[in-house]
Amino acid sequence: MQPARRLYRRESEESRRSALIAATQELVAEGGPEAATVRAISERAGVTPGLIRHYFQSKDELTRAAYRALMDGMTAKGDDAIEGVGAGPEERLAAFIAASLRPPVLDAGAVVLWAGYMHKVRSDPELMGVHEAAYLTYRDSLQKLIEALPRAPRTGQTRREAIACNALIDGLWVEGSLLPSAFAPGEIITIGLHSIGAMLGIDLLAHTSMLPDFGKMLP
Amino acid sequence: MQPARRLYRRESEESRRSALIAATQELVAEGGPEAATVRAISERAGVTPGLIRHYFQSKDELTRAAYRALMDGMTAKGDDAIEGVGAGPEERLAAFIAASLRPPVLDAGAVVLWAGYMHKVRSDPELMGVHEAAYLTYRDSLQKLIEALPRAPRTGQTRREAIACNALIDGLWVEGSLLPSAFAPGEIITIGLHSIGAMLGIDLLAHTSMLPDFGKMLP
DNA sequence: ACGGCGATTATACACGCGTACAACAAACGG
DNA sequence: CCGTTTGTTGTACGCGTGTATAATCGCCGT
Repeated sequence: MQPARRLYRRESEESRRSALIAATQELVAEGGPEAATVRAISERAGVTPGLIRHYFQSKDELTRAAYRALMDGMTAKGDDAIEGVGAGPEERLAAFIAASLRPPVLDAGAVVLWAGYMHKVRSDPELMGVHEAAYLTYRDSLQKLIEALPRAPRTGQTRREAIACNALIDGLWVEGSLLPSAFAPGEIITIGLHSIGAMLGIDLLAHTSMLPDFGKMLP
Repeated sequence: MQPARRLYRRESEESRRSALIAATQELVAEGGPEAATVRAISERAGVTPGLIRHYFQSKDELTRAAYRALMDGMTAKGDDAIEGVGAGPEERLAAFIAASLRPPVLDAGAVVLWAGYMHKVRSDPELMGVHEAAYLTYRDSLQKLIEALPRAPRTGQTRREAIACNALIDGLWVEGSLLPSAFAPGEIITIGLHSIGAMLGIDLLAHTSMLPDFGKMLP
């Protein structure tokens, strides 16, 4: 009597690929890049290791796909947030910022995942392209929101403002995710809105009616 | 005839440890954590693999030492910069900021190194302590520099300002290191000084005489 | 109902990893 | 100049890795 061969269901290519990508992301987020072995990934995705090479030419290609999915997902979150919010420029900018500074974007797993891929981004031109595109897309959304503000426009100013806002959001994202105990609940969002408001010369905290708890934490 | 045994010199414990730590940092910066194998580290340090376990109880302990050295070195750079600069509060703050936004701190290798250790920081309480201490030390230096500014002090305000300045510096540090081609030379420093000045309500770019080329790039 | 395609599994392989340990030799005291 | 100490080397081991490939069986067209 042979040990029974494992039962399985055939599934669509898209379903398998996304399951493998999700499993990869989870494992990297939890235990770093070294935890995402083909055996661990396939186990979490509910398949056997060999299947990975059936859908991806190599583990490296799965890695690239997972990074692409991560970056696409994160930039999409910001754009989602300004759908279904009022037309006021300040309100839209505030919603965009807040979306990047709360879960699921503000999340230790997401930061670890992002960081875990960093050296591959530097060494792999394709991933570098993905990174650059995601960064510039996000920054461009920010710049458009800034340009919509009711202010006297200054030439070349909004580019630098967008870079600075982006940097501030990124920094708060990393620190808030990595050291959550160092901040009060909602403090990261409040600081982000207050600081960006100060940089742009407007009061963003006055336009946060769509946020439940924040906006009343500063004197 | 035996293959000749490798010649060697005995060296001090400190010299060996620092060589191994430096080799580890270089390799992680160049090729990510997975490139820092005991064999590669020992080769770069000019010794054989076995010696690592003579100076460090395990490879993990060497990893921890390398991370500790990285964080110590980076926080020290900021404090170095305000030595040997004038007593003016704005000038000191500007020097501190600029030091973090130019090489060797602003450096792709440094960012990759920092990112490569991130997941270990989350899972290892000792490394988490190192990270937290370095972060709070840096932020505290920043807060003291802010408090020295000639402004009407507002209660609880400087803490939030220090958090925001820290985040902005961190964000610019990551983006400037990872995507250097996306910025003009010195632009990162200029944006940092300009934005932090705006957040704090002072003109930092007017106090950059100690910086050779910057300060004249904004309209 | 059944034949064949191919998605999925199972097994094997070569390699590099961190670790352990015994042998060796460089430096130092007497 | 020799004996001791111990920093340093060399080798071996077990394990987990990514990959390759043959065997299997779920599913779809007819």
